[in-house]
Amino acid sequence: MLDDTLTAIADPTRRAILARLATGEARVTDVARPFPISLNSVSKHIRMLERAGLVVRRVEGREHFLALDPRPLDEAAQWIDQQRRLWSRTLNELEKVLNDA
Amino acid sequence: MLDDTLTAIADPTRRAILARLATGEARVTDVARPFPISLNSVSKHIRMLERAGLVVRRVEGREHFLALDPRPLDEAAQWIDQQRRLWSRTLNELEKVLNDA
DNA sequence: AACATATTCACCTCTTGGGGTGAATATCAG
DNA sequence: CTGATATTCACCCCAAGAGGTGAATATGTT
Repeated sequence: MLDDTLTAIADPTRRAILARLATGEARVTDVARPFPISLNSVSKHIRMLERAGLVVRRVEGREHFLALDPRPLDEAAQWIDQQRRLWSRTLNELEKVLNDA
Repeated sequence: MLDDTLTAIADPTRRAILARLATGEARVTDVARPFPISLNSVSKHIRMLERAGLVVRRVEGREHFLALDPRPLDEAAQWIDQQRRLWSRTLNELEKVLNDA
């Protein structure tokens, strides 16, 4: 799941979609409008965000409303913070390498 | 840069390499040893980690010593934390969607 | 029924990631 | 010089991401 989450947020278009949804629920078409790419491409990005669990969908008639689920981000933030703590021990090694270069 | 960082840490092999380097400096061969894949593949993963700025290299004779640079993680952590704060406003919308499903 | 809207499905292309192998390069040890 | 070690380079293959177009499906409107 971490893999899917990190892959999902690694793409700038998908990060922009998430930022848009942070302003509130929106339909697929609404999400797609600002982008210079086709509706279809946006639909595929949304599917990847759903696979990562970052976006949930509520179907109402022919309209699909999208909302954010922040929970998968917790795992990602946890991994990053843990690594940052572990790596601080090795900063002297980093400096050795940087000085050499 | 954020793209490269997130792409780099989205792969489990690369996360394992980073975890290995968190225990201290190591040569390419040392890093590669535990993995069931070829030395060449590990070398390519390391190149991606270098492109993301997460790993720096110090060449000493024929040996290449690798060390971590945690700084790119700061930007990633910052983006995630910011989004988590922004998204908390929309949690009621999420519940609406979840209840519907 | 007829038409428009919202979204996806099915296919195509191009690029990139992840894996492999074998050769090249550079360095170290006899 | 010879041989072993460390790493990369130059290819190959396959899967997946990112983009496109056109058709299909489902729903709403008149």
